[in-house]
Amino acid sequence: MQEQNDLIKSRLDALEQIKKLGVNPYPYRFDVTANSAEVLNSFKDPANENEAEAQKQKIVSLAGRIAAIRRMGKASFCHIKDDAGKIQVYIRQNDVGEQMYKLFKLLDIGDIIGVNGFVFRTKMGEISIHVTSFELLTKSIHPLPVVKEEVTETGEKIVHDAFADVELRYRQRYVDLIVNEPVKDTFIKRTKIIQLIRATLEKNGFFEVETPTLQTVYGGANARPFVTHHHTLDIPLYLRVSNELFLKRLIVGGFNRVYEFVKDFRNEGIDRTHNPEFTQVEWYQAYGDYNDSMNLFEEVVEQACISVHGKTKIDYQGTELDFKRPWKRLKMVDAISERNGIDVLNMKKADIVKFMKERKIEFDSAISHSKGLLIAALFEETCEESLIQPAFIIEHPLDTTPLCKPLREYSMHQLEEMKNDPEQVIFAERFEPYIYKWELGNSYSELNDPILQRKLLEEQAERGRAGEGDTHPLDEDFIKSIEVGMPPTTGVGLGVDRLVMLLTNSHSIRDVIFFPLMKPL
RNA sequence: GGGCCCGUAGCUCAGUGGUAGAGCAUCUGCCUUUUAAGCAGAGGGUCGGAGGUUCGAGACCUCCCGGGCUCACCA
Repeated sequence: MQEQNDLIKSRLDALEQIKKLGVNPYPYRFDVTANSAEVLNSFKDPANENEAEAQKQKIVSLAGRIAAIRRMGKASFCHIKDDAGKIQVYIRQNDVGEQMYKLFKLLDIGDIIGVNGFVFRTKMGEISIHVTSFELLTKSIHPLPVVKEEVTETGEKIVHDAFADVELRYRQRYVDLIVNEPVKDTFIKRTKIIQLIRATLEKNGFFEVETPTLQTVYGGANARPFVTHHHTLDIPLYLRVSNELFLKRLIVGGFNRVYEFVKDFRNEGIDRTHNPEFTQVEWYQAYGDYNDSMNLFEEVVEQACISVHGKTKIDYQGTELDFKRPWKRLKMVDAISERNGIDVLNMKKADIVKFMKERKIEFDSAISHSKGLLIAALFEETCEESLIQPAFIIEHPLDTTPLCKPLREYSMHQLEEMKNDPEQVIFAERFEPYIYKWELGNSYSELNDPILQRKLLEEQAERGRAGEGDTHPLDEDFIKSIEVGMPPTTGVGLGVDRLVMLLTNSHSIRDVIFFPLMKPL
């Protein structure tokens, strides 16, 4: 049962009195003819006497939640909030009648009302609605935080007693959205960004598809899955960690350009850039390579930025970021060279290990068998922090992924030789876009050699997750689809939440997910 | 999971071992162009929870719960 403090009691008491007045506190509908923004914009010149007279003849109907009440005996001002903003309304007993004014006195902050009236300007100059009649549309019985807003003479807004407890804001997002205006704006931008990505992909001929969330075998990313169980079939099921392997099956099936926005689920740590469920968009393009993906990635992100900011330069947490195309493209080994002054290609595996140990660069000893993985670890530890402006890191060691093609410049013969030499590193046609130190995505010239694909996935399955003990399962059906034949293909994954964080200047991923995971109380 | 910090009224916050406070909100009264409306009065607390130290704990100690930052894992 709900807490029975005096605030709730007085609201429940008001609810009873409203019912006694013969008023249904939860009626069915209300005809809305305008929103607050339209009303405010409709009054062109408040100082113009003729316009003021004309406005009096026009009745508008507007509905919203009471955000503030200032009562002065037999007349009152309220601010009501609707989908478009906030507007002041003026209610007088003379206009609405004694009975309705009695009802008005029983209203609280948080109640939803519909008002009819004409637009006017108060002595203090605020465009408001002079109410001629109103209806209670929903009685609220739970008190809202009372946030007060002061507008200084210079037009600056000062918010007093803002609802700031982050835990309560995330747990009760509906309250957060009601009382903290910038929150709603962030989520509107989130939707705009997603719409823009979709529009850009559609413009480029991509086709939106849906693939399974519940999977009998998980794959496509190196991550711990959430496990669930199907009762009737009595089998374990996994929540997807990626949709990559299914989208490739669709390329095999003859869809040349597909994309999907998905929730991926990864059973890993939670911090300000990680939520257990997060949104990715992945797209796959037959007959293209990772250069095509890079170009489209830039376009998608630049256009998303312009769609919410109207420009490519933005501020993120005090740092200026410029999303203007083209972005810098930097080979991983060159990035390492720039930061560390070493040429890893001309170093023995043992020298790289020595270098990392000397610099106290930590790495999992399980990777020391692979020069490629050592290079990737060295990159992550020494270069990521310097990647502030949008940039593509390209040409990762092939060992970092089982799903990517080696560079096209290697001859078949060269590849065979290099594979057998632990001092050689094969590089892959892969890129990762970095912005503000974060990986924002991942892309390959997709591996479509079924023999090599099987070999690499089998190796990964054998290795399992280093230190975790659980093995990475082999998706036989996926390999079968590659055996059927996948055309040359490139694919991209883009982390939507992080892009939204950057474009909305949000400090935490929890600020861009309506209902982030919270421990139960 | 480790380290550091936080949790006091519906909300925002004071309170450095000695009678639990303020502003807003709420309730009562007054107030027909106010705007962080105003004036007069009133009520509201298991100080996150459980133990402990002490004559005495909101404060000190231990454990637990929730959150923030950070490291690890990861995107």
